[in-house]
This record gives sequence, structure tokens and C-alpha cells, in this order.
Amino acid sequence: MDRAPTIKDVAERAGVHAATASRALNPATRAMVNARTAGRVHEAARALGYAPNSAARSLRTRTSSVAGVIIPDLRNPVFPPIVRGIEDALREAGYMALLGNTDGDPERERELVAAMRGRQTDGFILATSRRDDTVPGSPVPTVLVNRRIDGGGVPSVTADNAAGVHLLVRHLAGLGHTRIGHVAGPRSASTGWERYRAYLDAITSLGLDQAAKAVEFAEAFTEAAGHAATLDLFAANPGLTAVLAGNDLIALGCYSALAELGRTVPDEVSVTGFNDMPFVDRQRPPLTTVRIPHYEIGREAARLLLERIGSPEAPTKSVVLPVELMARASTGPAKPQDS
Amino acid sequence: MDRAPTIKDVAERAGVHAATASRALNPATRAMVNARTAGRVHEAARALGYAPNSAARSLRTRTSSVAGVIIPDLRNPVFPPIVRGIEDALREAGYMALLGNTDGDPERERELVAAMRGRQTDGFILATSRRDDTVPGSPVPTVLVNRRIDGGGVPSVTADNAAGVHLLVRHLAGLGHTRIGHVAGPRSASTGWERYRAYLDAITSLGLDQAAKAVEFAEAFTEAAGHAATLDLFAANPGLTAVLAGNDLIALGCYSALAELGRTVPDEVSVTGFNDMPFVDRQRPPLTTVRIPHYEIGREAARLLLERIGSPEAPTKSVVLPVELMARASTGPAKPQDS
DNA sequence: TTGTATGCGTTATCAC
DNA sequence: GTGATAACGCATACAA
Repeated sequence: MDRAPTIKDVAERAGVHAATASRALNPATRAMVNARTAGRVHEAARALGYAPNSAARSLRTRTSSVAGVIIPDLRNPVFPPIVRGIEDALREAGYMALLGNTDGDPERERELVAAMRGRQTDGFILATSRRDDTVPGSPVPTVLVNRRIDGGGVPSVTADNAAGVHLLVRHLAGLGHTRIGHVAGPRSASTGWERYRAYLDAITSLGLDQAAKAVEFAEAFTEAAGHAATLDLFAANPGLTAVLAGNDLIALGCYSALAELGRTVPDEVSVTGFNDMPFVDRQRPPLTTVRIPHYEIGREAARLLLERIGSPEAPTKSVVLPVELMARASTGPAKPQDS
Repeated sequence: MDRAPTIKDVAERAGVHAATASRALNPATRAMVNARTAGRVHEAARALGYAPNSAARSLRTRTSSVAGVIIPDLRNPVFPPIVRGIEDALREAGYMALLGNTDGDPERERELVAAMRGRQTDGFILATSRRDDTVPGSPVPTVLVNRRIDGGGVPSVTADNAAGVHLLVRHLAGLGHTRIGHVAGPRSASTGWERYRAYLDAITSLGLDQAAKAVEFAEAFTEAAGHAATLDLFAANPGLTAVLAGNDLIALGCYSALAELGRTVPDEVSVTGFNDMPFVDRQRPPLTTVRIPHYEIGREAARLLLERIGSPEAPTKSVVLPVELMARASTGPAKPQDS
């Protein structure tokens, strides 16, 4: 035998009709068939090394047990653990993941979604972060990661950005800081925006120096953009004693910018990040940040998607996962300053 | 219209038969059809938002334009750029990537390959690193990344491990080191083994102290394993002035072990890594290592796979990509020592 | 150059 | 409880 065995081969060997073999092999319909016959079919399948042709099955059932996972760039250190979590949860349910990168380009995202839908993808997990994006319309179950659609109505999994920012601001305030600036992530990214809103909120609710609501938006979640934005921030607000960065990469940009300005961290300026990505505990100085449960976010997103595929009409859930303050050496007591 | 448009809908709208539409839409057969008719068909397809049903196409053509990508763990920082390179090259050719993690478990690898083959995967890129593994037999095109099968016969893409080790040893020798130890990666991993062989070779060919062929094998490519192995290495060879680590993570383990032993890097002991993974240039001290072209390795692997899918009978190529020494502050001049 | 007919492997719907 | 049959959407050998 040259080509892979089909269900007909199995049926023939078991002395039954293909339809019966199909029923016997499919867990959902197995009850319809005589236990002894089913046994023979399974035995035959095993002997032949039968594996169902999923193209044929997809064509017939219009499902594929494949989910599309779309992210901006796998090289951004936050995504690998998320994708790994997604993959693990999908595999446990017999699903596989088709992966695609968009580099943040909405056009690429549309193309990818279209291509994946053509491949009968059963659902999507979108970890692209634009706020204004519309979700690929229509009937394909979709779950958002690290992002929410303003109107709601689409299930999502996010870390508790607001709580994280509050933890950081409270931590800084506890060290005596009152003039805390913010190098925010891009306005177009929902995480950047949420953390920015939380920063404003935290400063107000802790009764800190309102005049110190000093904010500069970075162009991107990168070290270079963080560097540039930090220089601007301090040019306008030289008296800051602490900087809350939109994420860890931006915080590293703060490090280099502050070095350029001749300010030491944390003696003169405290710096905080967000994400606790790998190796920020080994930077110089080790970065105070907020740990988000990347892997769990991925698992939860996959779980939500599977749930949704199972019952598309169920009310949309959104899951917010807790975060944790990681206090390290990049933050220290505020020194009294003149000016 | 509720369901996705089929080629029949397109044909009807263009006023032709489905077969003609199929030919017009397929680049390979487009020449067979009148240019004007072809134009009408394309126009109709565009208007309807037609996307071919790949399940049907797969069933018919026995190809899927999907490749399986199997790696140990996406969270290991070497893999994201490789996978990204693979994905980019595949997408340019109209292919997509199904991703799977094995955690180094050969059993999981077999299961994944079987599951992916059931999904009509056209080929595999295997970045799992065991030396003794057999390749999933038979007719499915396969490319190995970072790994070679002893007998050859399977295309592979690797970095030039031997050259990298020679660069490092020469660099250390140039700084006056003669007693250079090696904390090797696991023997079972082909990269670990190749670098170990290259270490022995380099020491010999540079005429360094033969007695200093001091080697300890780490249990895994992790910081913890590197830490433990370094302690053992120095217990047996206290006089070493330099350590060549099997990769960057192991080198970080050397850092912590040497700190525990009260030896400063690089003043008392120089340390080198391998891979130049993100942020090792920001460690304390910045790590001297060898940069391997991760992204290019991925692209090249995908290219090789596509080539192989195109002509399965062509002779198997293996590609070795060049590496680059990144000299940083973890290596310094050998200090004269007593003992 | 275009239309007709057929089959890829599976499963859902009928009939028995 | 099982068998027969049709259909999923597409591509191709063959006929016109």
C-alpha cells in the first residue's frame, strides 16, 4: 500500500461499511454502533495505522480544529510565553495553532485573518494591540489578548493594568516620591492607554503633586522610543524624582537617557517598568516592575476561545488576571532636591 | 449570502463555468484562459470577497500550503527570532506555519508530527536538538534546524558552531589565557556536542595547555545547570582563568557560580557565551559571546523546505551560516596567577 | 479556449 | 445497528 489508508480500507478490513467505521471511530457517534463491531473497527484502524484525513473532514464538517494566533512580533519578549500558553491549552483540546506576525500593520492583520479563514480556521486569538482596530467581523469566534474593544462584546484576556500601575505609584509614594513622571506607551495601543489613564488616576487618588502629572508618550514600546521620550520628559520637567515607564523596554530606554543626562538610578531618579520580562532582574540596576502572568494569559485566552467555539451564542466573558509588584533596585527613597 | 462564496458563485457572476473560473484564478493555469474572461473572473472574485476553501483544495491536490514547525520551547530566547524568520519566508510563498512545542520530549515530538501529518502538513521544520533522534521517516519533506543527523541525508541549517568556538578560544588566547575550561551543553544535544568537539580541537590547534582541557557537562542549556556545572568545574580545576560556556544561559550560570566562589569577572576569570541572545549585552558585565544569525537561520530553513517540497528528489543540501564574535566586558587579560 | 464529468475522504441523512 | 447515498468545494482529464 502506497498512500495513506482511508476509512474505506479500515471498513473493509473490519468487514463493515465505511459509514459504520466512521461512526465507530468518532467518539460522539460511537454509542450508535454495536460494541463488538466498534472493537473490530478500532482494531483494524490500529493495524493499518489509520489517521483520518483532516482535509476531507474539514470539507464535510466545516471545522478544522485549528486556531489562528496573530501577534505583532514574536521577538517581543512578552509574546513567547503567551503563545506557549495558548499552544498548550489548545493541544490539550486536540487543537493546533497557526501562527502569524503583523508587525503592528492593520493591513497585514487583515490579510492574515483572511488567509487563515480560507484555511477553515475555527477561531482567532488576536494579541495585536491597537485600540481602534475593528475585529474581523462576523461569525468566527475571536478572543482578544492584552486588548479590549471599546464597545465590548468581544471576549478578552488582559492583565490588570490599572492595578499594576497603582501598585507602582503606591510603591513610589511609599518611598517618598511626589513628583512622578510617566513615559507612556503609544496612545494607539490599548495597554499604553490603559496604563496612562491609571497613572493619572493613581496620582490623583494618592493626593500627589498634581502639577507633576508629567507625561510624555513614546512612539513605540521600544528602548529607543523610551530613550527619546525620557529626554523630552526631563527637558520639560527637570524636577522629577521618579519615572513610571509604560513597559520594561521603555524603562530600559529611561536608563540610557538618564545616564546621558548624568542622573543616577535610583539615587537621583527611580525608574519602574511593566511586564517583568526575562532578564530585567539582571539589568543594572535590577528593574522594579510589575509581573504579569504571561503564560496564564495565553492559557486563559485559549480556554475562552474553545468555550466560544463550543457555544458561540454564550455571553462574552472578559478575564482580567492579577499582577504582582516586583520591587527591585531601580527604585529607592526620594532624595530631597532643591528647585 | 450567508456562507462564504465558492468558486461556483464566482463563476456564475462572471458568466462562466466553475472550471473556467478555477483555471482563471490559479496562476499556473491562467494562461489557458482568455485574458478577457480571466479579467471578468478576477473581478467577480474580488467583488464577492472570494477566498478558496483550502480544505477542498487540499483534498483534491493533497497539499495544504502549511508547514509544521516543531521546537522544544518557544520561551527559550533563541527560538523566537528563528520562528519569526521561518514564518516570514513561508508567508512570502503563500505558506503558513503550524507551531508545536515538545519540551525536548521525543514522544511528544512523535505525537506532534503524527497530528500534523494528519492535517496534511506539506513539510516539517524540526528545531529539536537531540542528536540520537531519528527523523520522522518517509516521504514528508523535512529540514533540520540547529541539528544534524549523523548519517546526513536530511537537509539542515545550522550556525557555524566550530568557527564560533574557534573565534572565542582565539580571542581568549589573544588575551593571554592558557588555562581555559569548558562548561559544555548536554551531550545529547547536537549543538552542545559540536561545540565541545570544537573546544577540544581549538585548544589543541592553538597549542594551549593540554592539561587544561577541563570540561564539565551541564545537564541542560539553563542558567541553573550552568551554575552547578561551573562549581564542579572549578572544584576540579581551581587554576582556570577563563571559561567557555556552551551557550549564553550557561554563561549566566557561570556568573552566579563565580560570584559564589568569590571570583570576579573578568578580573580573575573571563567568561564567554554563545548565541548573543537579547540583553546579554546589558548583563553585568556585558557578555562576550558569538552572534548567530537566528532570523536568517529561520528564513534559510524555510527556503530549504520550500525547495524540497518543490523538488523532493533533489540532492539534500545543508547550509551552515557564519557567526560573529561579540567581544564585550566579560573577557579581559589573563592575570598572572600563582598555583 | 471553454464546458462536462469525476473523484479526493469524510460524515450526515435516509432507508432498511 | 448498519448500509447506501449524497454532498462538502475544488481541480483536472477529457470532450467539444
